[in-house]
Amino acid sequence: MTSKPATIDDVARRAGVSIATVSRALQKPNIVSDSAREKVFEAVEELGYTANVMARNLRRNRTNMAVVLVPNIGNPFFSEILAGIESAASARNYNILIGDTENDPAREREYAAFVRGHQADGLILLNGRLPSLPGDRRDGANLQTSAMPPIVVACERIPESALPTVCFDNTGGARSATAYLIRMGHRRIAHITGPPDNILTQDRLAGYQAALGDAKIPLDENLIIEGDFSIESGRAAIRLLGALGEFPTAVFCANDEMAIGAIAAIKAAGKRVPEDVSVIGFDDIQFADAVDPPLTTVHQPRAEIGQTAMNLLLDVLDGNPIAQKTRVLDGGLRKRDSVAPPRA
Amino acid sequence: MTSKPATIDDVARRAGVSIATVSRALQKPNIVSDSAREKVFEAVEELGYTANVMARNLRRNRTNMAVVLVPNIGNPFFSEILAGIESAASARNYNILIGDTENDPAREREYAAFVRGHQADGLILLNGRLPSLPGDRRDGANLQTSAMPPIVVACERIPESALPTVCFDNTGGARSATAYLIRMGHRRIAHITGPPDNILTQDRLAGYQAALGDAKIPLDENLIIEGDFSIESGRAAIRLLGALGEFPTAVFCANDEMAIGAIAAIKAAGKRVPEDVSVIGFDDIQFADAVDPPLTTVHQPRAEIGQTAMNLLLDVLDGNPIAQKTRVLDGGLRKRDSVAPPRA
DNA sequence: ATCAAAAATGAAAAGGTTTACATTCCGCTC
DNA sequence: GAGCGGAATGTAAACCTTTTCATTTTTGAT
Repeated sequence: MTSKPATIDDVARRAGVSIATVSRALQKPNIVSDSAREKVFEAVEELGYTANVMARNLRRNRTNMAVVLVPNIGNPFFSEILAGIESAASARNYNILIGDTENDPAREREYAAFVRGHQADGLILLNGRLPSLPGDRRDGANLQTSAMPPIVVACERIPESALPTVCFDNTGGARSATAYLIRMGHRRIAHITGPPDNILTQDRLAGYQAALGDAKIPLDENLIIEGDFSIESGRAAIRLLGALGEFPTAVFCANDEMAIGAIAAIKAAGKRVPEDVSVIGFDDIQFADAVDPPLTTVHQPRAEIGQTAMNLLLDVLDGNPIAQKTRVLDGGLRKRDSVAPPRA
Repeated sequence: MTSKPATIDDVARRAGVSIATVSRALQKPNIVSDSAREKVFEAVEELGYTANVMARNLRRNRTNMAVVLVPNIGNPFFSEILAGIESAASARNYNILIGDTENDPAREREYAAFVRGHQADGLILLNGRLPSLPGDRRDGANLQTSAMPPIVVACERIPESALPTVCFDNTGGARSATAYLIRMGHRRIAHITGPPDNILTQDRLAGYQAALGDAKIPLDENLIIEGDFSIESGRAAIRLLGALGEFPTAVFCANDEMAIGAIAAIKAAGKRVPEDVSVIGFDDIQFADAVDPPLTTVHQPRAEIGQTAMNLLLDVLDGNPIAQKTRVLDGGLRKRDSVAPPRA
């Protein structure tokens, strides 16, 4: 007994008014007479009418939907950013489509096509890579041109582009984390990095190096180990460090997962955290507080990053003037129990 | 210099064919002559044409999009399920819209309106609560009726409904986890539950009780503590247990987060895991392996759950006959290092 | 060369809204 | 009571596809 859903025509007929009046009664109730409004609402109620959003979008050429490209939903780091985006979007009557790209360019293109195909009004990039839109002519320099939809970049910055960006002060965070270790008396401080081509990796590494420079500690290349942001790579890095000979007295990891892996490996090697080696992470994910010992880490205001990004995008979409194209937020060091002075 | 995007008319004009031919060339390239196809593709390329999906959807009355309602994206447990859903959807040319409801019925309704308003073809529920669709007439019994869109429930089951469901054998999993503790020699086994109105909580509690019954161990109500699936509630439960007097020798937690919290609290109380008290979790989230000690837990085939659910939904949407409306998957116990025999 | 069948194409309708523009209605003022 | 202005309403176009149905072209057999 599945009947076709009611259309605006049905409502108009039932209410004894024109479809224009129905549309107006629903969109801007105040510009319609009381009696008409009442009749329309009644008919809507009786028929269980819901406007066909596809038709509306087609006519309005706006979807109230934004795509968010996230490299990996499974990464707890992104969830809170997404939540922030969500709340800002919801507050301004927008919906978000989360595209989990798994760093697969094909996936990215697929989702980007959403905005190209008018299924979404704008794009928020959490991955720092600009998807190449199909059928899009771009010659390096002029990105946000003709066919390009409104785009906002969050979390990462895309060095060559002029896109609106909100990001965390990664270099500053890394610098103060490393400086903290130095203040505690450490000199042999290892750094486990993310993937080398990642801009976050580069910024955090730069911060680490800057702090060492500030303290006139010579850089020891052997203490910089490449990871990939995974727990396992944190483990592996520590094992590698162990195999190389002397352990450092402290390790600064480019994210919390690697720090957690590192702690596990340090314990497995029979040493204690923080008595034998201090560990510091980056991001302050949910589990940072739950590991043993609770992880000292650089806190990122993730919800705020998400909100700021979404509001930026909405401002662009609404044609509001945007004050500053790039906003840099910063957080602070969350001191817990994974850092201590080195042993005498 | 932002010009309007090219439409199918532009392509048709440029290619010197009718819009019908353009449409066909793009949809079903093989029913069009080679020459026409070539001309069309060329024109598309030159104009950078992308079909307006809103218009297409309106005409086809299908969006190739499904909404997934998840109670909390931040919960790492759901990420893998989402990934499974995503991969199955992607394989069959569908996209998913992830609706983070935060257990807020208003949010749920908002997202459900998507399918009501024809912005999505179907709905996957990860939260086990049926959103009330606006303007929807339902009288308890007959849920999936007239206006109801295709819905599939994953992870949880909704007892009163006849909706297609794929879920994990929660009772069985809890039972075998508890039985394992009993086999190890434990008799005083505490259980930290989830929120009492949650169906998962109920099923897992039932499994716990069944295992005790199997072993003829009398149920001790004092050993059943209510949690809410959060790390903190796991901590609190252990503190409560401690305050109550005797510690159990083992704790079965209704999820991994609470188990992680429990381990932290047990350590904080000066006892060791597993030597003094064994802990077992549920879900096998990513971090289960990274905590100290690595957590023994009930593994759920999350990706598979997601895939199965999505394929079920797609079968319904395609009108394929579906063999069995409800599928129960099961996993196994992941034995790590948080369980040991009780001390003599 | 003729014809039938098959293949390719085009014209036009349909899909459900919003909205520009035209019209009607109502209450005023003079 | 004519004229006017503003509010309320209706008509019809526009949004851009896909797809039905009719028409034309091609193919292949005779």
